[in-house]
Amino acid sequence: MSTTARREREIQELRSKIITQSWKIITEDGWQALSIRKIADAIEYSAPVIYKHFESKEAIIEYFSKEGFNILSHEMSLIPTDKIDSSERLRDIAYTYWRFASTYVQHYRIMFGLGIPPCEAINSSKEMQRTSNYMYSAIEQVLNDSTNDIADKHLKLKTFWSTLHGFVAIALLSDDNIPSAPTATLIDAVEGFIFTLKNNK
Amino acid sequence: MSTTARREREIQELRSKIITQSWKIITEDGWQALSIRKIADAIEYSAPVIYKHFESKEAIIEYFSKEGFNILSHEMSLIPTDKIDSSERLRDIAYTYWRFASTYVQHYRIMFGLGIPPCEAINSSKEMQRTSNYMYSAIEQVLNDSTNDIADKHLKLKTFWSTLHGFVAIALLSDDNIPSAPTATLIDAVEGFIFTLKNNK
DNA sequence: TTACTTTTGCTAACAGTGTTAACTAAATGT
DNA sequence: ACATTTAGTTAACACTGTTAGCAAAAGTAA
Repeated sequence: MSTTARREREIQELRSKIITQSWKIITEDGWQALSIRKIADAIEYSAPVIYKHFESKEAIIEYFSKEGFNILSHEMSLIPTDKIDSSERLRDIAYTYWRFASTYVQHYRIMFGLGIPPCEAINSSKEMQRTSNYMYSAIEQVLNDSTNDIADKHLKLKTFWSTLHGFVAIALLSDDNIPSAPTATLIDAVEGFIFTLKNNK
Repeated sequence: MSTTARREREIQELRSKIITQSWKIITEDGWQALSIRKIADAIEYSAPVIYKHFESKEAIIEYFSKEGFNILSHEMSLIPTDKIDSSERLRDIAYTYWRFASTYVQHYRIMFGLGIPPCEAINSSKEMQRTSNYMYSAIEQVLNDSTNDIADKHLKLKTFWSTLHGFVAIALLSDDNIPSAPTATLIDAVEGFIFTLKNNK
């Protein structure tokens, strides 16, 4: 009876061992160095056992992509929803986004396919959706608090996200080590976005 | 005497055969399908001959990256420098950028490492520099024509580029087929950039 | 305890990858 | 005609993701 429970525990332990060792390889030598055989070496098993826990190598990459979106949406969830005015909150979201990217560079690359073949599935995953929702509702709130009621919220979300991603992607193009504090250019762009969101058509 | 000239011509012909066949593979089956042996098959030679023309597989990828920047800067060079006012020109550059990305999706991915390990060398290549210069001088012109003289031009360039790239990168995340006409959100962002460039500090 | 069944994890293999060393055959130079 | 350079080949190395087949261990039933 309890042997099956122990077995289940062992399976989970091996799974998390695969995850931690995979991540170790990625952070130490880059995602290109990640191979099934290297993972197998690290967990002290032969290569095929990995396929009992992950369908393919891409599934392991996808795991980290989802993990990244979970971390990002979690960090966004920590931003207080009340007390401060709505545009202040949107600002916080933008800087949280940047800070996340600078802290979890490797995750960010995987999430947005920067130098990596992106996992197809992630685009409509619930993990990404959650992150998207935080940004959407913050934009919605700013619009509600302003006199602007004709702006297409989804288009505004896309603009917001594109702007943030652009700064991160360009920064990551030349260096893995980007400053955790939002750069002057990013602040400028964010302020511009908020301004037109509140005042423009 | 003329045999060496003929030889030289044959070498160049084989080189361009490698390039065209490589590109055929990339456009037909994606860059992941590109392999030395497949190129060798297509040019009807054995694999090692390719190394007489390109140092490595990455060098072939890099060739297309440079080609992309050459095309982009060429398209930018076609935008008239006079007759229209300076902000109109900057607008044109932005839309030319977008149009290039939508027309040469495969090139763009290679140039900016979208889903592809980017070639290290490209970052400071003269091909990229030329493109950068077109954008820089257009920004400079707008600033000269305005009352704004304290703006850091290099930071403004980075903001401009980051914004454009953000829209392209997000669009390419979900689909290879992006509209050649600039989207409403891009136009909005470009107008916002030009506005703050002319008026803001 | 014995006999049977399931699970676990292994080795070996397939079909590829980039790249290089060694060799042959053809073209060129003297 | 002979020596030398060059062109292009095959074979190999050290990898890659993934799968089939097998042996040993563990769990179950009589």
